Amino acid sequence: MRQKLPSTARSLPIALIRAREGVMSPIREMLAKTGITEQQWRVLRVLAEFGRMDTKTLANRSSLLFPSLTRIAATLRAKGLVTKTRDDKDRRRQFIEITAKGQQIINEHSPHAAQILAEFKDKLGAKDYEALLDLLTRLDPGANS
Amino acid sequence: MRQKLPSTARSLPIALIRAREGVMSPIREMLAKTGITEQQWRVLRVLAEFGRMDTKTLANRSSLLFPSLTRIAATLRAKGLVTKTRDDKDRRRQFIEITAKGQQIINEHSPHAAQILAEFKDKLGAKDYEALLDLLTRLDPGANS
DNA sequence: ATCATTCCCTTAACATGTTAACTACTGTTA
DNA sequence: TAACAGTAGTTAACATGTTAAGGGAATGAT
Repeated sequence: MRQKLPSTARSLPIALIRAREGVMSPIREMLAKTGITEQQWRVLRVLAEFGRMDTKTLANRSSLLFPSLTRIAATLRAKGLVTKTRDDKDRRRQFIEITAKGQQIINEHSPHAAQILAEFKDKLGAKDYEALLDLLTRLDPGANS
Repeated sequence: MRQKLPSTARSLPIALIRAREGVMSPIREMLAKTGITEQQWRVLRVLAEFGRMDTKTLANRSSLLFPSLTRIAATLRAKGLVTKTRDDKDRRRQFIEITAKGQQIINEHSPHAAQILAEFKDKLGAKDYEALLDLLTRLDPGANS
């Protein structure tokens, strides 16, 4: 089946990149004041929401590849925002936990982050916003849709 | 205005990342055989569609930051897939153009890439697929929506 | 018990993302 | 025309994305 590629102006991969850039730009701006990166923020948020967990679960929930998480966890640990402990039963596994200092960063900046996202929701309208989230989820293989 | 952050499971930035990963995964797999990366492919596609252009325009159309494009152009040039020429009128400007060899890569793999995207379109249904593209475009500040 | 296999995580290597500083060139203004 | 600001592009530095290889620990089969 021979097909033509759509114009780059109407390309799904490119549209996803641009949308992501549009959403992340104000968030990155906000995070610049905290001294942590977008990915570090994501890891802290997952830890704040679900609590202590092993590295594999953390990587999945944060949508990060293992090698990235290894580096990010090391950085966060050096900043005193998370702690790392080894599982005594299965000594291959590591558990990561957010510290009070890490939790404080989440607490201080969550309202601002939430406001930024709320503005996008306003811009699209609540209905379209939810529809967008549903459509995006259907493209995610991990969501076994 | 004090607001709560949504669960990471329902976060727009994370949904965008995951959707992008879902879409790009099979495309990356296809590109692995060509020896070029996803971004290099994007640059070649833009050049194939619009022809010779200056670096700034190329960066915008490819959704790449300038420093990334500088490196990517150097790589593509080393591979003989693009050429670079200086503008005589304004000697700050550079023009990039795809070579026959670069065009050949596009020609050989476009059908496969188009098929992968067609499968996503089938999966969502044509209507939802277009709706998704429209919603994504509305998040892109560059699309001055 | 032994050994291959599998699992969890790390390291390595290279490409890109991101911000800031810098170079080279152009256009403007005093 | 000399000083200045602005523009196009590069380079630098650090963080992440991505794939492959490695290392230590548990597991299953023989």
